[in-house]
Amino acid sequence: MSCFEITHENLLARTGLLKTAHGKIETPFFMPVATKGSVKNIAHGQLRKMDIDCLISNAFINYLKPGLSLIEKAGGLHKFMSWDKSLFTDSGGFQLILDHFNPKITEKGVTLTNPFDKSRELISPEVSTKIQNSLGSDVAMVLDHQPIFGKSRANYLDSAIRTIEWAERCKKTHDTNENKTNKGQLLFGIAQGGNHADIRKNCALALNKLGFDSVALGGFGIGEAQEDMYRIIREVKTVLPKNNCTYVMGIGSPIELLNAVANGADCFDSAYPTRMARHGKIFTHGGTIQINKSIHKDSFDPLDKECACFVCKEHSKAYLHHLFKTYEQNAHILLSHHNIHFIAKLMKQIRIAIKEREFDKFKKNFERGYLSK
RNA sequence: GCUGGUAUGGUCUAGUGGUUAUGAUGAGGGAUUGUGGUUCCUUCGACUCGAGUUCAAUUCUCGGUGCCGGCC
Repeated sequence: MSCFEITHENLLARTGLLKTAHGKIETPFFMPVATKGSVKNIAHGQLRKMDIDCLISNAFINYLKPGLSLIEKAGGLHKFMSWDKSLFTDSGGFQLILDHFNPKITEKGVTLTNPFDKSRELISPEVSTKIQNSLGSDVAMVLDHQPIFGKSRANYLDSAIRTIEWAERCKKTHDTNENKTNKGQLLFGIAQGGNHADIRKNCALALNKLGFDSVALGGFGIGEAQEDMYRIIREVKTVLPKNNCTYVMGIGSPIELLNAVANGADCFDSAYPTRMARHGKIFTHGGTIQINKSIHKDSFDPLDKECACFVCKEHSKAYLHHLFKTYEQNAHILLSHHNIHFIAKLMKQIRIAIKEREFDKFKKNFERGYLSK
């Protein structure tokens, strides 16, 4: 029984329903990143109001702090963080490209530096899966070998092969685990291979044979040309079942989301919208603006005249500029809210456009405004 | 009244008798995507005024002015 069902199609784009133990999520959708069990600067209540149906947290970080015993005592990560909608957990694979974790890869797994006390931790496919079983997320991700962007073809092939081996061990661990906090937990594989379509396709095929609930695409958003990413999404989809929930990991800019959906992607996560907000970069229908720049110092207009979020209804750019420049915490709270609202609204409009068979028209219209600068 | 110190981008600073005068911050532009208010790239922007010495003064001398301090 598949966890994913397609409801409407419009060219390569489609809408669907992803079924998890905590409800059905309408696709395509975007998950804000809640690494430590919280979307930075946004309260759960605000996320619910913005129609955010799913978050993604990080297995490795939660495992280090506050630790599994406390989260198990709370009754799982959902209960610990009081989030009753769907929840993904990332395996820790993304940490493999971050220098400050100083990753060392062996056949066993990867050793990473614990950022809290600088000790070294071994994360194997088995360990990562057991952590996620214990956290009880609705969708667990396999531990993948995320390659560093720009390496040789041999390097990408090597990481794809290791990713398949590790994925098999994750699957085995997941299938035999008797103590799942969440009995309905799904497990997604992650296809690697960079911009090499043949490696990507073979990796996706091998993963599909292992029987994952879906196969995701990893390793994007770290340097490749956007056109390459869209091409790879198209190519990989040709070898996967139609009802594979195609999760493109790590993507979060408006134009990339729009184009990834246009090529058949269903699901996304990224720290981009919230991180950009913390850096003062704001999404608007007329393109991105930088609220820290003095050009906004005396503008009493909202961030985005077409936006219905409370930040745009109540506050001027001059005020937000002032908060940002004086390091007031509310700057991050308000700007993060706006950026996530913008993305949530975009995804909703995308779903409506697909259902009404007007996706291409919507896309062109959005791009005309967003890229007008 | 007498006297010591000081004066360099918007702000804070380094340094020098001679080519393109440091660095930080700021301002403009760009990047940031499955932990981080992070970090990085790029552009702009200054020698207090007057006189003197000198081939040449932002630099040395004298004076003016501003600022900080000490003494009667």
